Amino acid sequence: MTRSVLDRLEGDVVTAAKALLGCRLTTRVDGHETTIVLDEVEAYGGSDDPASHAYRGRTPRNAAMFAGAGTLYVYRIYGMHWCANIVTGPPGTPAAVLIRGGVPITGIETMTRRRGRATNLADGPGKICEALAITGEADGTSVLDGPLRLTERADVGAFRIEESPRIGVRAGADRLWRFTAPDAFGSSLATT
DNA sequence: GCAGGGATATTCT
DNA sequence: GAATATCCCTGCC
Repeated sequence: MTRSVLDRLEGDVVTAAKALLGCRLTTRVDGHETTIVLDEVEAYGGSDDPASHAYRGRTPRNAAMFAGAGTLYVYRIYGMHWCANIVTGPPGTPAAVLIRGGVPITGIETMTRRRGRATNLADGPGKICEALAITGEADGTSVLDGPLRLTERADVGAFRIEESPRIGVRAGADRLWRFTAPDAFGSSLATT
């Protein structure tokens, strides 16, 4: 038995965010399976992180962030797009990793149809949700046995991780909590 | 190739 | 009323 995916999420959110790079995210909706390999994520904390939705405490929207490691947090942004996060840490201590980018590996035709285009299928948080058919219905479900599954990639080796400021964030911009794996999963699998 | 703008839920002032 | 963890199309260099 290999290390549980859940083990990656139980520590601090920055460690968890880095550990999620290279993992696979899979949905199966209407009989269509779609999978991406994560290559861009961002960490968000709780009451100590002014950029986090949980900074000012619990609201109806961010309730899933308090539900403990392995919970999926999906919210609507700018009134039109969905963003998916994977909650880390123990229940009651809000923290989550925003899924910002991935490389499509299965179900590419399905993603192309859902996205209405053949390029840039999953290189942004809103795009991922559209490509994988993730909506608010999945908010609060488990990434272990819910509609969206998080699994490790068996053949992933060592790869470089770059750190940079989080995108679109003003408060807390000094934290380099955006993590990318620019050269690990690209070329042969990425569509250009 | 880059700048600007529109759509508009949720939260905060 | 304003800001935001976004995306895509348009128009001009």
